[in-house]
Amino acid sequence: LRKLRLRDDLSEAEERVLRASASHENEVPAGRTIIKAGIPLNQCTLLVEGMVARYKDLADGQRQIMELHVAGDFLDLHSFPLKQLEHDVGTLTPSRLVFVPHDALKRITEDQPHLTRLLWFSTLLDAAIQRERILSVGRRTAIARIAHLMCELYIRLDVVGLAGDMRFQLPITQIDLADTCGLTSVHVNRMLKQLRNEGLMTFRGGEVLIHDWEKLQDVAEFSPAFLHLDRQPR
Amino acid sequence: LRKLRLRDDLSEAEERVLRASASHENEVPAGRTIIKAGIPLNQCTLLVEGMVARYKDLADGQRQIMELHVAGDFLDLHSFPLKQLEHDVGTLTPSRLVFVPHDALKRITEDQPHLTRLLWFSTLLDAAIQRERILSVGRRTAIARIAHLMCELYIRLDVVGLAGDMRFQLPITQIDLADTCGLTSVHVNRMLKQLRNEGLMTFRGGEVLIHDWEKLQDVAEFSPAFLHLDRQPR
DNA sequence: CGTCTAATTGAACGAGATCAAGACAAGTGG
DNA sequence: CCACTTGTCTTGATCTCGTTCAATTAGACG
Repeated sequence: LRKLRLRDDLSEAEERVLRASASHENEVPAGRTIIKAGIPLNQCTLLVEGMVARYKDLADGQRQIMELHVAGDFLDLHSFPLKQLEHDVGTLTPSRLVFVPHDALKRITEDQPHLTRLLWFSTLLDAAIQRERILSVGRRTAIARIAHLMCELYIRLDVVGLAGDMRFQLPITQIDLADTCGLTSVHVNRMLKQLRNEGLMTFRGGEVLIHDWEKLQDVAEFSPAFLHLDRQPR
Repeated sequence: LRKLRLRDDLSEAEERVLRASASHENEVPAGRTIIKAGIPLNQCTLLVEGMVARYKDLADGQRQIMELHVAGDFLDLHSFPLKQLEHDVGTLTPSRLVFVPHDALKRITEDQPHLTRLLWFSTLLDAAIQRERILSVGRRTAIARIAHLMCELYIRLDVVGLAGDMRFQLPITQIDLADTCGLTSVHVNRMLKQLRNEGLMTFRGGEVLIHDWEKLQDVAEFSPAFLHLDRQPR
């Protein structure tokens, strides 16, 4: 909710409708696939706590993570219009999930046009984040990819109150990081060392410490515009 | 319309509403930026004819194309919920465009829930295509990226009746191709030569000829699942 | 015909991958 | 409480795919 409210007003009635739409809650351990590609879905999943990834695998075992999800993200709101996903979704850490049936969402599209537009917005925010990923893996250097991802996560976690004071929890492996950036874990390790040595940031023990926010942004060529942080009537 | 109708029924009334929403038409020459990042928008653009790209540039002049658009695609339906884009959109060939004001779209979200869901679907189809691009530039080899893009374009153009008989028009440069695949034009040229020599496909004079569809798919590890071609009530 | 951009090819280079091995931490079972 | 997995992190050595640099050819267009 905090994520939506940053971008537009959310009336009390709308908040009530949204809360009423949620059905059961669930806890899932780390490393579990929670949504498989190609399976027809009849509910959407909201991540309440933990860290989750959307990814695809190639035949030779290589994995590419499309997007890292943090608390407050809908993992598969895309499945409401699409009816199924073409990629997998899995937990990177133990997570808590809440489910929203497609029926309830359909009712929202019938009765709540403004709320519908906000949910639509939320799916397109994913798309914008994923486009930035295309730019990263397509054209940025290895060190810039990692720096950029860290800037992105700092802002996104800050929005939901999970970052601040130039630090945040990131309880994932360097392998996950490599799969997100389109690199090998060996090279990620070397680049993290370089970022540490140059005094830009440290990633250790599941925590990120940013030592020089300005320089980190410079290395990454980071601009938060793609996160559409502006508050507007939508 | 043909693109939407493949995925779900579109009633006559809905078709009428959609057609009525369109305002003026426009012709644009090749190589023109038609939408700039960060500019507030109050209309959406539908591509009627030609080829258009969404892209971002880095400071050193490198370009990354996020998605190639073909006739029938909304170029920036994303801008309706987002209100502005975070990337540029430009023509690769001379193109014809039709505009739809955001007001008209807002009215559709108020009165036409089913049509709204179809438009929502259309934006998420872009997102799915873009996710496949992440996988390509992140993990596929150069030759697989090109082969995959060709498979994708063949299917997408076929849907709107612009491909068939294992051939289609692709009036773009090898530079555009390189910017789409996250490669240099020099390397694209070499890989095209290899694809030609191995009897998989030819790209010459703005036309693609596919000589061995099966092998081309194998090289690309292509599966059309990400294009969500299934027809379903949405 | 000149001009401009795109396509093509060769040679040298380099960012990141691959291969390999050791260090370290966290279970897990006896 | 300790031996034994198992998985991640770390570092070094070597390799390779794709880049960079450079030069030539081919087309398109006024």
